[in-house]
Amino acid sequence: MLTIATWNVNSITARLPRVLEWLEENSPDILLLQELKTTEDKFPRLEFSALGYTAAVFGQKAWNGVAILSKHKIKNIKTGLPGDASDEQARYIEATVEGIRVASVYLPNGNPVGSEKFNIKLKWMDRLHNHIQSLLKIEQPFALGGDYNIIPEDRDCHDPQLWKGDALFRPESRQKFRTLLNLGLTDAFRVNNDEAHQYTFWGYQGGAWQSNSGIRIDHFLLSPQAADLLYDCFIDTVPRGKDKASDHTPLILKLRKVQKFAINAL
DNA sequence: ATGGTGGTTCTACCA
Repeated sequence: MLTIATWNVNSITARLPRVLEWLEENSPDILLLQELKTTEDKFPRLEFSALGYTAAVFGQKAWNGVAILSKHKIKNIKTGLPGDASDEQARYIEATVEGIRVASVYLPNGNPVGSEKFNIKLKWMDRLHNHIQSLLKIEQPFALGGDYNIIPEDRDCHDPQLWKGDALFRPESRQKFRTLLNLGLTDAFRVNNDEAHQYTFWGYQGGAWQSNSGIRIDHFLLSPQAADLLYDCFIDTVPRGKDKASDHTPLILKLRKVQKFAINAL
């Protein structure tokens, strides 16, 4: 079994003790991180290597930042989403581990709706769509995990009326997310879980965690070849209840191992 | 209730 987790940590500097204790308790093969809010040279590599993890990091001062932590060798690292040379935001990193192409994705938030930020979100989704189209041509297993800043359906939030004007919930955003899935990707969490109100994010404001007013915006999207390896995908809500918690909690994916003869194809 | 909370950085911006 290969365990891959994704977690928007809202500053790896502020969250380091929480992330280290979670790795010690859960020991995933791979952890995809978003919102590092720091540069590559300030990323705490030593602390992670003490637990057996190496890191591929795409950082940025103060905002964004994504990384791939792995117990296994990280190969063929690519940073940045293709399609816009002027985009300097650190929101995408991709690599191969144990025969699986994995990516850590931090999709733009897009609020407020009607601003340039909303257009940037939609354009970023178009670029992700194009990139996934090219990834699919390889016909190999890939798992793209991260904070997509998309609430896919009404059942993925506490109160649709409260979210209807938000960039995470707008029809334009959700339509583009569905269009991604319609390329042939699988929302891993929904394969074995049809329940409403399954959340990965609860804001810091207004006691959202205490009243379970959350949203499901962190996702694993799987290629057909990866979906065939799916064993389980579930949310670990424990970290959100701790002191000094991130506003997101980890989403965990378990895949059966890729057969050895197929491993070098990527 | 046009607030609320938290992170980065230092004055607003972002989520």
